[in-house]
Amino acid sequence: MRVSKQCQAAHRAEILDAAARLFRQRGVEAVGVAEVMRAAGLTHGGFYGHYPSKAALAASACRRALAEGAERWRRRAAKARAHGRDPIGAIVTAYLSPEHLERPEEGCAIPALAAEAARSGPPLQDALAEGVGELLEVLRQEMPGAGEEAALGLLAVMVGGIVVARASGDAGSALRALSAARQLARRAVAGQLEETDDDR
Amino acid sequence: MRVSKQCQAAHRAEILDAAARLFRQRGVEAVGVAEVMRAAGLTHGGFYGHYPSKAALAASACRRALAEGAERWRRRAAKARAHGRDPIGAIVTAYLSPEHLERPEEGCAIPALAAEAARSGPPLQDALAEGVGELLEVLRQEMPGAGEEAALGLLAVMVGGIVVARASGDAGSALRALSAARQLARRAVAGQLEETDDDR
DNA sequence: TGATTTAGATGATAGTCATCATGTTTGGGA
DNA sequence: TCCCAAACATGATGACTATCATCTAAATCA
Repeated sequence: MRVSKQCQAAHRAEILDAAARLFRQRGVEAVGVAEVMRAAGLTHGGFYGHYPSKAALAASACRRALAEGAERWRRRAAKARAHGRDPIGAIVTAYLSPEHLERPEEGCAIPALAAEAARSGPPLQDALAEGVGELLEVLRQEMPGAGEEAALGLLAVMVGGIVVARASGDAGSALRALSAARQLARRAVAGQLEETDDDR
Repeated sequence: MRVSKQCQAAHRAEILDAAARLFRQRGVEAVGVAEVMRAAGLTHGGFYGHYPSKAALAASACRRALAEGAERWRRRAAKARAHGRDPIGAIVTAYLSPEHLERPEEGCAIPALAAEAARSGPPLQDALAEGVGELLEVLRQEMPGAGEEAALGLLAVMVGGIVVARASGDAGSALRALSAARQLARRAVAGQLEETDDDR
């Protein structure tokens, strides 16, 4: 059954979305091509008409997840600024939140996929590196007067906070880890500006 | 061919060592039981005489890797203290080093296995959580006057620093990420001595 | 020393996976 | 309106996996 051009484009988008969600939730290796296609409402056969390989899909999905994350950060920062609140604080609070903890499938791809990407081939590795650069760029733009180092340090606590919290076992320990990471993140930003007291 | 009791114990240790290395290097899912056994100098058949399942091996290997890491931290701290240097600084410098970056198979299991453990069953999850607790305990003991929160924040930058550096693509970016994480880690420790100003 | 036990080797089984071959239907150009 | 290319479905293939069954030879015990 052939399908209209727009329908095909919609299918491709659904495949990418499903892959971005499933890969973040369960890892690239643990999710089969057939399952991604099923989640997109199709069968496994049509896959290779859209992507040349599973690795290529993984790279595209990773890129998409990170670009979406960067866009979300930008929106959040703009909104906070419009309300007279600290844009970086808004990004950090949302990132190091219990919601982010519990929803890896909608969350940042770095804690979810970095370990796997580091061991995988160039396609996924490059996609991740590019996305990290994009996120860093957003942080830097929202940290006036701060260098790349400050943004990198901040990103490290944010990512590490999620990773450690997810590794902490029970919910209480996880929340403590999140809170500690938020505290240190605040200091990372404040130290950069020399005396800034922020909060919501 | 039967084998002496001590030889069997040695084999079990070799299996555990090989698993701890391979799982950190390439991930639990990507490494088969047969490959672990081959790395231990045995064939796949004997495996189930040592461990009831691959999941059980993964949990044991994770526990072992983290316990070894904690022991290394303690030794490093003791040595630094003996030389009149900062124990925490010694731990952080070694952790956020290019050597650690490039040798995941000998490095900390948190950046290597946390994502996979979070999606896997209780055996691996619990092993990781326990190991995280052990590492935190070491940090806390070496941070006089600091609470659990300070140790958690420090662990988050350390882990995040490695994850972000490994995700950064080229070597230059990775080294910058490490350096930025070291800087923030220093602040996390130093800030603990003076009064922390914010909360809620 | 001889019998018994057993660690590990060899080989089999059932399942999953990425990828490919082919069939079916239909959008879109004529 | 008719035809063909192409998008997706169905089904196959070969490789790989965890786990199990069986065999063998050596360690241990009497």
